[in-house]
Amino acid sequence: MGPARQAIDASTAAAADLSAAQARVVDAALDLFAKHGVGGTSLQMIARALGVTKAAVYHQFRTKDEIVLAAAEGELTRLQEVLDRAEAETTRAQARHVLVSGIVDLAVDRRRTSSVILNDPVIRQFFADHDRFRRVMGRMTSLLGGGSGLTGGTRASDGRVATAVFVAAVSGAVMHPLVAGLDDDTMRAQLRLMAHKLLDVEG
Amino acid sequence: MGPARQAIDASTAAAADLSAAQARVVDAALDLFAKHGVGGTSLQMIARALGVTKAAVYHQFRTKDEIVLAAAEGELTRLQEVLDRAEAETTRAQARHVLVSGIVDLAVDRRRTSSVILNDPVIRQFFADHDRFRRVMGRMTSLLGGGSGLTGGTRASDGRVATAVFVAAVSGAVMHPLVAGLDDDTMRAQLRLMAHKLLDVEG
DNA sequence: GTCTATAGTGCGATAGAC
DNA sequence: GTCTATCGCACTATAGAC
Repeated sequence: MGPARQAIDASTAAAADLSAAQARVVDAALDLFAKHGVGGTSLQMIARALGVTKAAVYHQFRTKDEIVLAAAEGELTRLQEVLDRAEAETTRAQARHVLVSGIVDLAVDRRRTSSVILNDPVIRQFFADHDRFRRVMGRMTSLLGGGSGLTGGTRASDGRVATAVFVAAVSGAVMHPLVAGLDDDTMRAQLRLMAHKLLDVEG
Repeated sequence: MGPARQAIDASTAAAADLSAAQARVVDAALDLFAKHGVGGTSLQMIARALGVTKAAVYHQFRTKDEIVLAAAEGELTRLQEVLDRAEAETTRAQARHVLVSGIVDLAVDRRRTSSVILNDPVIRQFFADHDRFRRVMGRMTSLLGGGSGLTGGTRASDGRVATAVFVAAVSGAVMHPLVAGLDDDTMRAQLRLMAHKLLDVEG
């Protein structure tokens, strides 16, 4: 295994308390989820991508659902870490800046996985019943929502809409075929500009 | 079959030259695609949703891929119709207004299908090789992109980024769990406001 | 930690009767 | 246009050897 692969494994493992072998499985699964969707990815495909048999994969996770769960939780943990850093800031403006640029960086770094994971209907269903996911979204909403400038209104739903639009725009845009050829730096700059226009925040 | 179901069938049939029976299949398939993804939806699930057997579905479409194709083309046709209306306007500003509000209306009307279809990896792969899809995206980009105000820059990539962000934001936000409870009128208003901020267009 | 082998199930797709 | 019945295959998951 090369150093690049080790780095990915370490990041994936750290994000969800996984062994190196488990992280390798999740890593391969994420790539396949992005290409074929969660429902269109089989355990056999994951095993083949790793060059092992299905039984070897089953030794790391008891079911396919557990792999999906681990993959989703890893991405969720990355989001949580960004939120932790943002909430540690002293002013609300600084917190927003850290949150927005952190999310943009996350989406660009993990173009091929983060966005697809967040948009897959299977994962959405997964998250809908998970308190941890709702808590993360709640923290994002309360940081991005209040006085975000998106709506100019005062209803409680405004913040949720602003957050939903921002998350959808960032996670959807990085994967869009129209911008598939753009380099990471350009992508980051454009998304920060977008966030600024959308939220009146310096991303 | 009730009148509401007939109306949906008529809309689906008109969008892609389908018989009423074929439209019913596509209609059921779209619902299931939204819930389980394209890869996670089987012919048996579609047949069960319609209350018939697999063989009856196979009488309408020769393969599962043809159902996916028909579903995708239906949504693409709806986009094309909006573009046709927009390009018929006399001024560029009016054309943009018609395009933006048309897309917002489309996304809200078909919350449960349009957005998922556009974001499913299987459909993306499908579209990547389809000239018709690229042409539609090209027309959108040339209307939304030039001097859109998103970037303020002059590079050729700017328009594509603006278009990608706008499409991703609209199609992603309508399905987002954070705004699942919002009524259609509020959703439309918020998305128009978002488009205005993002593109400097009166949506 | 990985393998072979195998179970049970559901899949896409086809043939032919009504 | 719908049915029953079926083929061949890929799937999830398990058992047990190395």
